[in-house]
Amino acid sequence: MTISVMVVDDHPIWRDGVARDLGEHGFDVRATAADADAAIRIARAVRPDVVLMDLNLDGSSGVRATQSITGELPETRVLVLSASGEHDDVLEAVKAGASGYLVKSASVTELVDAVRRTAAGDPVFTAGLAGLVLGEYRRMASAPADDQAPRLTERETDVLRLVAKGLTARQIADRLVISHRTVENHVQSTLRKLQLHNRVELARYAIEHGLDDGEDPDGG
Amino acid sequence: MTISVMVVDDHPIWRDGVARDLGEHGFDVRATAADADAAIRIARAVRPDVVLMDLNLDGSSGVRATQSITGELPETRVLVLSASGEHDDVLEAVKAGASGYLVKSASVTELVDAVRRTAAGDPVFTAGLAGLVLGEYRRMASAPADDQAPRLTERETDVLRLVAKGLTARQIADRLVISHRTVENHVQSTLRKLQLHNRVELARYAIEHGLDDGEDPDGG
DNA sequence: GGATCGTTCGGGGTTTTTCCCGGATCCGCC
DNA sequence: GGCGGATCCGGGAAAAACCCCGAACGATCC
Repeated sequence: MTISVMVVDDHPIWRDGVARDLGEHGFDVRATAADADAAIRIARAVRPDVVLMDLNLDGSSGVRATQSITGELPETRVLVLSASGEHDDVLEAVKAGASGYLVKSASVTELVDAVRRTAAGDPVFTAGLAGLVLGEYRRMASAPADDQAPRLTERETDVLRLVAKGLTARQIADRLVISHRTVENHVQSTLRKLQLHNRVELARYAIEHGLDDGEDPDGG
Repeated sequence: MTISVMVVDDHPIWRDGVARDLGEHGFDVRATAADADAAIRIARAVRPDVVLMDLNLDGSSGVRATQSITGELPETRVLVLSASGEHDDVLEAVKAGASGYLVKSASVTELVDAVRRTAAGDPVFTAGLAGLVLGEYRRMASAPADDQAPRLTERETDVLRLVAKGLTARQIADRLVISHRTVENHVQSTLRKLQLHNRVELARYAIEHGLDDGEDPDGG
């Protein structure tokens, strides 16, 4: 019995090339799609055994499409293709229900083999990724739920923003029209809440959490 | 007269698909290569009219290969293919002597047309890129050379990296096995060179210039 | 050999930050 | 009315950061 496949990729050359390769190796390429919405719609109608999903469709909507398809069609397995090395997206795809992962640098032989194994329900992962997924799982299991940010008051946030820009307590006091001792108190309580130790760590925290304005320290 | 083409890409599926597409459209695909060294060597022997060069070979060696080939073989034109949006690499490729640029999301028709025009000596640039190159040229012409980062010594860079992680002078001194006064001196000279005023600004500078290790301030 | 530069160490000073307090007002909530 | 939280102001003290200075050593270049 032939395996039905759907190819999703926004690069026409790649898409058609893969479709032809698979066709020549005995697969039934029922459909192709160039974007996430088309992929979801067509998959719903065609119900292929395997969806070959490119991860970097415009945006990272490949993940979204994977989620929709695996959610709606439990019989359909999604084999994710990626330009390799994009760890975050790949992990997202796995969470979204992808049955396997293959780098785009794979050969035709590897591709054909991977599609066969995916159709058979065999999870396909390149060497590096298995360890990556395991590591991520371990990380999640060990760190239960501490990632919720402590709540800063409005004033503390004001001060933090300015600290992250490199202003001293006196400069911040001038801007906010308060005493520099008050600024220092806000800094102190913020340090306690965030369990940090100095202004540099505060600045890093602000930058990583999008609290900074992204301006250059110098006059520009 | 047929146009001879060489295809350089580290993805076998893509490479062979493109080769086949071009072959079916009347081009003479003389050779393919998967990495920069092979590309240079084979191009030297084959002397194709057009080289289809993938920009993201391992590393950014696509630029290097482009430079070698255009330098050695003035008759051979290099048409660069890229996953799109990688402005820096594309500009590098243009500087390296590429005759044109095409995004990988192009259709087969566009590819065929682009190769024909490249062989005819007609520069091929997608809409966005022409403006990009012009803008870059204008920027270089107007701003002679003031945007170059001041040079920090190796030790200053070491200290900067650790400052950006939120360590105090004493902590840095312990790590580098020097006196904390020496650390403070390095901080001072770095502040002067970069025209900054305190450690928070140093941290921002380090982060924006990729000098930090991207670790969380807290224990994690 | 002399000049320059990077790296190291330190003196001596001011400013800022870090940390612990107490006290005040305002505002919402039980 | 009381209670807690947010905001504000301050004292005091230790640590750290900031700023300028000289000095020594080794390496490199002319």
